[in-house]
Amino acid sequence: MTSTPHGARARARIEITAAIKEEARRRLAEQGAAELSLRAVARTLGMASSAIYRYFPSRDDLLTALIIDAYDSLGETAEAALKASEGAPAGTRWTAVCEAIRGWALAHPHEYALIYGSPVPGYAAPATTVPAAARVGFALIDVVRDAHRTGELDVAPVPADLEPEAARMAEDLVPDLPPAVAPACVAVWAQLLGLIGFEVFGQFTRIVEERDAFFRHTIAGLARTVGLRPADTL
Amino acid sequence: MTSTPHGARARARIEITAAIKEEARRRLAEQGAAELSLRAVARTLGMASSAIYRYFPSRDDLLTALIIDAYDSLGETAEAALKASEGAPAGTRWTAVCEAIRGWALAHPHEYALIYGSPVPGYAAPATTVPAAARVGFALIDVVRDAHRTGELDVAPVPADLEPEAARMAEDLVPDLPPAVAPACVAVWAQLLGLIGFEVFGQFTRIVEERDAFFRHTIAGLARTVGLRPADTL
DNA sequence: ACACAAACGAGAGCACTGCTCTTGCATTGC
DNA sequence: GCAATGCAAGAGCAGTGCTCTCGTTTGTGT
Repeated sequence: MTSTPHGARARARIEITAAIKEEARRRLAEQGAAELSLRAVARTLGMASSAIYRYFPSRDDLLTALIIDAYDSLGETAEAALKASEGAPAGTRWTAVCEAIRGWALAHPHEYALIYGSPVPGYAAPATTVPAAARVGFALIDVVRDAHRTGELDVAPVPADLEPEAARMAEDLVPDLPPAVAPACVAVWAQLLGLIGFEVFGQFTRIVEERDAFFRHTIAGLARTVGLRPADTL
Repeated sequence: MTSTPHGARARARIEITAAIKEEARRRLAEQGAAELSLRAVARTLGMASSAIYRYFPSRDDLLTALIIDAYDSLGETAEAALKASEGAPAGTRWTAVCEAIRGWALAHPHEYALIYGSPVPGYAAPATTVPAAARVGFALIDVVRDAHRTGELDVAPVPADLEPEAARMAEDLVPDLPPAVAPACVAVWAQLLGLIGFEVFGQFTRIVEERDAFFRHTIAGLARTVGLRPADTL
């Protein structure tokens, strides 16, 4: 009954697992998920390709691990921005969190593609990824929640046919807020990530040049959509 | 100097090229771009794999052809909805075009992933795709332009630091409209496609159930963002 | 302390991929 | 009619994910 279940063997196991993940992450960041080859990882790690399967039963399992890491990395970034802006007016915090998310996406385009791009075909994200994936969304929701607490939130009503759905959403996402904010939060979350995705995936080439200014202006609009009064609107 | 440059040979060539594209499109629609194998296409077409390279110099070139087709198919759908709603109030037309785009995306998820998902790594969309890609955007812009003509458009001002960029964008996109609408159009375009992407890629699983109602409500918000008064807001 | 079982690494091998090269046949233009 | 060109087929190369087998190492129960 040692603290580590099986001693030295297990130690090596988690070390090697980490090394594989690290090397895989490096290659992912440089070349993207489709170029990620188990054999190449094994090669630079000096092990036989078949040995990798002792640690990850398939390529998809490795990818899943990387997906969770990416979600967590992004979520952490958003949460850090949230924390750093504590006490600031809601509009300012909104901007801070959004820009943090965008910054992470631009710095890690392949990771962003892995989690928000087209899903690898035939690959269904296992439930393990859900909590990690939710972190970004909850960081955004926290801004809204705080704004509600300080009276900085204008809740727009929801059409009648959406009311039951709004109530259902709110139960899971924002049980302490008026249900009408739930659909707005989800919509803005999707639109924000979609907007960032367009930039990361090069859809703005030859269309938007001043990306920073454009983004700031656009997320101010998104802030209004959730009911926040943006910080620096002229 | 015949109308067809070389007679029967050329006829066969364009026929075979079309057959390859058609079979590839079928496989793309069923399994997605990553599963699309030249060899498999050749096999079901009863030809040697090497023969395909007479028609498409590489897999990427085949994909490019499919990308253009997908853009055109989507653009056509949007334009059809635009035309079908001619004369209706701008808010109604907006809804019609947006729902047409969403409908196409849900019916052709793999094609949608091909054009709006993560770009195939190492693959830079050639300039050939640009005009086809622009059609959807211009369909949306047409609604806005028409609303402006009939006085149904409220143009929100743009912050000072975005004014030059707005002017530059407007020159290419909406030379006949006030420059301030250009960034709004682009932003809404990106957000709409991003929203649809989230739904297509399964990001709404266990979060949004009543997708139709949610979408209608959300695009009404987008309409307001561009300055339209949505048709059916309660 | 010893034996047994589980975990492990390496290698060979299968089926598949994109792509190239060579060879031989058919069609075309002169 | 003949040379030139377009084309299809096959073999082959380098690479992939993944499986199976075969010794070896490691941990554990008696």
